[in-house]
Amino acid sequence: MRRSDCPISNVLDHVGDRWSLLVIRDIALYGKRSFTELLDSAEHVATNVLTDRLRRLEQTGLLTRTRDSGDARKNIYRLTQRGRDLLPILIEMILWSARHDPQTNAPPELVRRAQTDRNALIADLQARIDAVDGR
Amino acid sequence: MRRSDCPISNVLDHVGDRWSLLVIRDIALYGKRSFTELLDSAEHVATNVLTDRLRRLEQTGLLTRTRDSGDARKNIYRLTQRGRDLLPILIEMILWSARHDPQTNAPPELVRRAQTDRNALIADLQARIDAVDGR
DNA sequence: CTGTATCCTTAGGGATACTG
DNA sequence: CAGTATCCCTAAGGATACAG
Repeated sequence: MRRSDCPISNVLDHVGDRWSLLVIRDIALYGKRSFTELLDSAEHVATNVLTDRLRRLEQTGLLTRTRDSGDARKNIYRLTQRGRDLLPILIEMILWSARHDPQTNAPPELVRRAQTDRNALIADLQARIDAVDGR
Repeated sequence: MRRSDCPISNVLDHVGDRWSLLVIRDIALYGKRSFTELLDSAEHVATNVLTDRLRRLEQTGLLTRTRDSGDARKNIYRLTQRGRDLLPILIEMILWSARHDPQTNAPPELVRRAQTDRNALIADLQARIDAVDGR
């Protein structure tokens, strides 16, 4: 699994595939918490792939899986602090695309705040995650 | 190629595989510019894979390939501004690993400056790239 | 509805031979 | 030395059937 002790390579070993970071994105930025919500993304991940990624992300400590107390059939997927701390990477990706591939739909308000008020923005996004998770 | 118009997905469509960002890293942070230098990384990329990634990164405008004026057999691979602007993403990855997987060898001085002096650090790293490339 | 398992095709990529 | 091409195997992942 670990290809080297390089910190960049390490992140790629965790989320350097074509799907993991999109799952993180949907939980962190779009408030999704259930399997079905996560399935329903613009990129159309297959069910088996989503299952596999949720497993791996749980095993590497980026998210937790808990039974929904209301609906017993259902799991709730939440980011751990380790997972939430990927937010700055997501932010930088949004900024890069906003600058270099403007046909992508980076939210202008988020881009503006990331440039003027980066730390406060990240704190706000963290707080929103906490709120959804009842923390 | 483009799976959606999401800016995060867009970055992953460019460098969301297990090798591209390591090539970017080696050029941006370690001053490598030639095929052989890029081959010689801790993660041991295969020659055909490196060839393929250099092609793709050139096609998507992240780097340029030019003949070495000294050694005619040799190409020089340089980041474009588009490629150099991936630096903040690399920085955030280093910070994440430094915090959550401290067994990785993130340079402590870089981590310290990233936390205290982020913009200046990025400007300095940019300047170092420019210096290597004679800009 | 919330996932999981199976089937099968394709893409990724390691080893290595080869070319200029 | 600086790559490129080939061979071949494995892992990724799409479609879909199936289970609780």
